[in-house]
Amino acid sequence: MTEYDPSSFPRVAVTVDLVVLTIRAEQLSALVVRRGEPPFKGRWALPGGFVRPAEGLDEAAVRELAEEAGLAPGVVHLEQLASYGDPRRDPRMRVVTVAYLALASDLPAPIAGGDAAHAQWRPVDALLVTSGRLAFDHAHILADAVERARSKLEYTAVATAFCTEPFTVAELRRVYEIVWGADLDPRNFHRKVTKTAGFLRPTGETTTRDGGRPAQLYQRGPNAKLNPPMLRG
Amino acid sequence: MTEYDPSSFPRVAVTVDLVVLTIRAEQLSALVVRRGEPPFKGRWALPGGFVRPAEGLDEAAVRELAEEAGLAPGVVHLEQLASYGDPRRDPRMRVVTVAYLALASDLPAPIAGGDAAHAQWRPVDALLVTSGRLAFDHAHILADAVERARSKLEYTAVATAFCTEPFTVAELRRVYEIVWGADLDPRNFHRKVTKTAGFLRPTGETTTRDGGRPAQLYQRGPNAKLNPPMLRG
DNA sequence: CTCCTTGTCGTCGGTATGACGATAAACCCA
DNA sequence: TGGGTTTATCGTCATACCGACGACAAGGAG
Repeated sequence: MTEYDPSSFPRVAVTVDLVVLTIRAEQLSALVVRRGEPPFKGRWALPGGFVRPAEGLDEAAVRELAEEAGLAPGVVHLEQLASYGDPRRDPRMRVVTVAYLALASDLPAPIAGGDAAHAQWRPVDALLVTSGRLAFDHAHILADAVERARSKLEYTAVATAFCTEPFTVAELRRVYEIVWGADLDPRNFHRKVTKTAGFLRPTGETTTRDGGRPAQLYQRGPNAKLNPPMLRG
Repeated sequence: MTEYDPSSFPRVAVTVDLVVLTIRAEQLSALVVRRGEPPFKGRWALPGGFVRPAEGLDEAAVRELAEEAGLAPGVVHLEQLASYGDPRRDPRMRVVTVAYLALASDLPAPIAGGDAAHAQWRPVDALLVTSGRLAFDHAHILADAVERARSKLEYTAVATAFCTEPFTVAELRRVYEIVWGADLDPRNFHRKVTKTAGFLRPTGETTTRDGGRPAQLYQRGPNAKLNPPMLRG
């Protein structure tokens, strides 16, 4: 292909969209905002916005995360998911969006930024059935994000991003069970996560918040990779 | 964040860039083109180009793959890699690029499209050292692509995309050894790939093209996932 | 004190893997 | 013709990991 001057070429708008996942009420949930303007007025959509002229993509994602979810960087795991650029995905004009996946723990952030009606946590199961139609191609993006999250739990330690520190092994296990939608054996899970070097860092403290025998409390360990991976049933 | 009219917002150019990997002369190599215009005139760059107004991202990648590498879709494995949008990555203006990773077998395509001086296969090792400076942030993109390819060999069967069908187990093993830069035990490798259901489909034919005892010939099997994964030393 | 709940350690069999020996089936060359 | 070389393929064995599951520990509720 020969060279072109970029400024002479048709331009498109570029946005970032966020799939912010957390676990609320024993359900994997995503942050959605209600659209106040057409197109798709009144429908739920993923939070997001235009990338500003002097801003990088990751930078834009971090800014949106703060603006729309009230989440400071560092508290959440944030990674680029994929880009979506079907010519007809926005009826107004050509918009290419770079989707990001964020994993957050529940407690500390009941959504700042906007009013409660504007942004809301909703279970992903409800968002992905056709009746809960999301705006644009956001159902597609959300499905990809959930799939990414599911497989990342297998070979990385990101599951801890869903937990508020300090946490117990049982709480971490619930994360896996909820995201994967399958029960895991508590004893084998305990063996796996405590014997994998660098996954967890014991605090020495214990808690009885779930009843029963006091459980050890842990923080995230230094090892991001899980090798050999955690296996689903 | 409130709503904006996309057409009132500053627009950027969107391109697709391709990292086309193959194995030539026992080395993992990438397709690069020499830039004829500034910026970075005379330097090597990844093939790519602007996304056209009515064209999706995948579509644009397929088109570029045909135009610049002479590779028809279907013969190669093609997947989206990631997007890169640092505001200063192109000195002329704001350009966001969506990078794609393509894996191709060597023999059938000595590059159509352009003249030999324009596009060339170069070993990735040479391209990634600082002396072989690629244009823009293409060294960064290439490094990400190689890393993606390396890990994809672990848990998928894409390694077969580097082979021309039909191929032998030894040829497939060379792919792993070259991409990973490590030697594998021929006997254990043979056991792994032949016992993993759906990885390979025997043709019944044999060949002696590598000397020694005749080897069974195989085609890609129906199973894209590798479970449990192939392990590096 | 007993039951209940949850956490943690141990055992056992099956499976996959790494290291490596042994055999098979072609070629080369004298 | 027959040995030597090369590569392909099968087999063996010890080890690591996993799934299933039993047993015990340590708290609370009644």
